[in-house]
Amino acid sequence: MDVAARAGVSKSTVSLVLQGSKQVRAETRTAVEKAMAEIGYVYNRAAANLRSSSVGLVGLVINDLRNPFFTEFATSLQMAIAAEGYATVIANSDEDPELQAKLVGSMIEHGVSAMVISPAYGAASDTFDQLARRGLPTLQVLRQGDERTDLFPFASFDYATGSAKATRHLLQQGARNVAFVGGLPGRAITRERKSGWRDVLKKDGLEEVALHGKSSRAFGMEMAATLIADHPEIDAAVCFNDLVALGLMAGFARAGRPVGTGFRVVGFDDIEEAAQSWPQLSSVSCDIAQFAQDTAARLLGWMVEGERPEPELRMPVRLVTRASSTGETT
Amino acid sequence: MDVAARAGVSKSTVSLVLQGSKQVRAETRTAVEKAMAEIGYVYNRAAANLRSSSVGLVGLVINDLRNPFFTEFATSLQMAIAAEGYATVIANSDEDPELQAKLVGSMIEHGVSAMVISPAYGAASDTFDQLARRGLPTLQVLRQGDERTDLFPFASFDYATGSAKATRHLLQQGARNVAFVGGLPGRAITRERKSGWRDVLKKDGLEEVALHGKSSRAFGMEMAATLIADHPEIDAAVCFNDLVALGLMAGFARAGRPVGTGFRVVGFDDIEEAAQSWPQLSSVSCDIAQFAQDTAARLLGWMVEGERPEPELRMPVRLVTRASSTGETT
DNA sequence: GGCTGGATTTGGAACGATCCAATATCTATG
DNA sequence: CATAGATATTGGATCGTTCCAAATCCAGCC
Repeated sequence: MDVAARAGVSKSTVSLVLQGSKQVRAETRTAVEKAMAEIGYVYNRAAANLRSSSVGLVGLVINDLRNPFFTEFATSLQMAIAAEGYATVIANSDEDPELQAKLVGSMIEHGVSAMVISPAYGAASDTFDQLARRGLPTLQVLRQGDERTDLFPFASFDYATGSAKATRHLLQQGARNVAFVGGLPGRAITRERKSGWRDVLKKDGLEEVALHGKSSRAFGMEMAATLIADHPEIDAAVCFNDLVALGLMAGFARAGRPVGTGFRVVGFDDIEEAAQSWPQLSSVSCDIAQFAQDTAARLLGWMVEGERPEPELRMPVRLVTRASSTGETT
Repeated sequence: MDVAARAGVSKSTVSLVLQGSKQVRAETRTAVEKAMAEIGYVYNRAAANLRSSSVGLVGLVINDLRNPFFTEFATSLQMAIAAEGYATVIANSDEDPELQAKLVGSMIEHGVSAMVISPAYGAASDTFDQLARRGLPTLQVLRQGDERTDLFPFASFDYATGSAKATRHLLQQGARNVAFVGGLPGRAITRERKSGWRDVLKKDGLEEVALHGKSSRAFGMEMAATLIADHPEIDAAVCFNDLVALGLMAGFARAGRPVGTGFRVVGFDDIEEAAQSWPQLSSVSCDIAQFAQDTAARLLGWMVEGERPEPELRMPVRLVTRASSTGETT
């Protein structure tokens, strides 16, 4: 700490300057700052943390960072949090519960003061137990894990209403048989996204065809072939997410049956690409940027003010209709 | 540090156990581990760093994390680095040099022991100077910044050869006039990706039409309209990246002129989606996962062994031909 | 000039690990 | 059984901040 010597003050004073305390005289502050600049001083956070234990770090663990929906969430959250002076550590668990537990452990060691997690499926008790033990403010977002989900507040979108809207819309457009495509069976989120669709079909006494599987573009493409071959009566689909929907559309295009009027599709998430595909993809829009901001606010409220958020929150969603379901060319 | 007391040893011994030293007796180690488990002890990295100054943290700053190409790189790099026991802090500079400098500063404070950066365009001296001052091993990847680019080793792909291959391929397929679409003018990476295209056209004495702009799907879509209206003679395009190419294809599809034989397209990066679009997109494939692994290896070599990598490295690229340029339906 | 009270500044303990030299404990060997 | 040499363990200093109580400064006032 030559800074102190160089500026002719004590290290305590330097510390005060560092913390931006207004109780140091302006001249003193200037002198210290000058000394710091001259010396090329860099603040050592490790030391500061050691003493004050608060690192200004927030951990974010995402199950699939390659999925644009999550990427968008991660980047938006990071920016919202950065605006409050916190840094974010982003990590990708790649849907692997063990890796997830390790990542969370590493983040705890690094002294994160809060966690946001979109959990991987599978055994998650390791992950959540260590967070609970440390008493870290932790938010589950976008999907609920398979275990210990009750330990921490959860926030997501009102998917059930969304898929109901989508299904009704497809029927109104003239579809007769609406399938559900994508989503791993047994997952809470699949149940939710399916439930609205099922409710509507039940009410109208229609047959339910659901094709479950990985929520990827590739799976959607595959299912296009399956639908054409095995379910010719199906003339519309609500997809688990936009990736599946885009894959499905590509599959139909490849088979020479472009989507729009003959076959109608609605996706989920309204990722950026939905508005730029051909045909443009109708989708249940989840305002993920807004959601990220809310999440940041709730998290900071918990971290700073100690206000634990309500245990469950559902953001409303909005159906955006485009050519893939209306057939209208814009 | 009740662990020491509880296990009946000194704190030094506990420290040795923590570091996995093999010079503690097996029984002692077990005793200590038992004590740690009972007490629910968590390692405090801040304290360790303070003394030993090496955090096991690598910083990664990306100019556009929403771009799937970069997302893929970030996640692959993170995993490669995690395999060596380092944690990665990922941040998105969102193409903003000031934010970038702030992020880098924050990472330095957090004690990262190395940086990987795909720089935002614009004034980058703040960013690089602070890294140089600290003497942090830093790798520039995928694109070169506008300033101080000489300070640190740079690694990327051999784009020039890639675009030459793409252009020759299009001409062989029967195209007569090949445009270049996308890429901000004046950027090093645009120059590179363009140069191969230009060289081939020059050799054949063909006219050069280049449409520059943001490298997004939306821009590609826009340019489809422009090409159709203003450059009817153009019958093929090499695109700056896959996003532009996908947008271009969507734009042509919207105009009722699906891409394949009438108009041929090759993209750049070969992102996952390229193989799943309709028509499937030909692309200059950059093996980004491999690149990420190499980057991790070079970085660790520098961090651990002190071997500074060669100042410039170009990974070879490969042209993957698909329906968007051959017209063949698979 | 002495006093008062607010504004500044300061010394030194603390944070929880690592590191190093020194000490204690084993093990094999003559 | 003594002892060298290897193997295990330990005490205490140390890293660079923050925190707190105490000390110092200074202007204004009687």
